[in-house]
Amino acid sequence: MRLATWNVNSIRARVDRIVDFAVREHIDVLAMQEIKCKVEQFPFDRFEEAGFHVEAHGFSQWNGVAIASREPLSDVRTAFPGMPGFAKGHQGPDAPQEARAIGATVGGIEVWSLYVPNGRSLGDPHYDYKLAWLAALEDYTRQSLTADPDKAIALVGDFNIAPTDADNGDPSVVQGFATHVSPPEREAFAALEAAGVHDVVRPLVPTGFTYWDYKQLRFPRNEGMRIDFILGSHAVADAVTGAQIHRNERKGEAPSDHVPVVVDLDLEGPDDDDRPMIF
DNA sequence: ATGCCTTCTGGGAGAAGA
Repeated sequence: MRLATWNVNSIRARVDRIVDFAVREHIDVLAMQEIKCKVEQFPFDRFEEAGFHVEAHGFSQWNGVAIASREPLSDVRTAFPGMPGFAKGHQGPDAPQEARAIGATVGGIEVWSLYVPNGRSLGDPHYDYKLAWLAALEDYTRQSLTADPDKAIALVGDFNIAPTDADNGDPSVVQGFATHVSPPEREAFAALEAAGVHDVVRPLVPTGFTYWDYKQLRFPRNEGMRIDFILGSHAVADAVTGAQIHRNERKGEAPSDHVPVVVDLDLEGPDDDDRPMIF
């Protein structure tokens, strides 16, 4: 299975480019973030014509997530347990949830397409929301893998965190003054990994950014950030045979500001495990 | 110090992005 994640920054603005990529690169499962539309506005027909099933979740012009898959998706959920909400002037446990997560089972893997809150600025209520959102994701991940350590889980998407200094090449993003690089955000990312999911792309693609701001010639100067990840439980990590960051997708007409991140998985089916060994 | 660039809605100018 070839699994990809891509913050598309509006599905309607570049659906041709996105479907073309999925077809050309033989993507089996494509998790998308920032579709920036309501479910009823999603161009389902364009994906279906190309042979994909799609599950989407979106309320408005903000946020929005989706998963396209060659095989049908099951057990679709539009939030993980405990996911906090956020709205202007409305915070706390009963704040309305945003469209930042969609999960489904496909090919024996529980795949989550995640758009972690940006944080906006240090000390902003959105920053606290970001940390709470990540803590809830950590709790869900830990509980899932405590119940079944061999469960195949993939948390993929735009995490809006540059986990190491090398993952930030944007000179305007300065430690101590900016989100994405602050110690609490990096600790939240590390805590997620400690809960049992690990970056399965990094070992195969040790360097490279996944996002470049539209402003200030960030792409030509290669002043980007690595903030889009595929985190897999050990059952997923053990199946990885390849990984790519498709930097070329930042080029050309009307690109997203993020590029796709891809892994190849060689998943053993239950038939393989149960097959008696005959010598 | 500010805007830089892009998307969205609504039919302006503003919010949001990271």
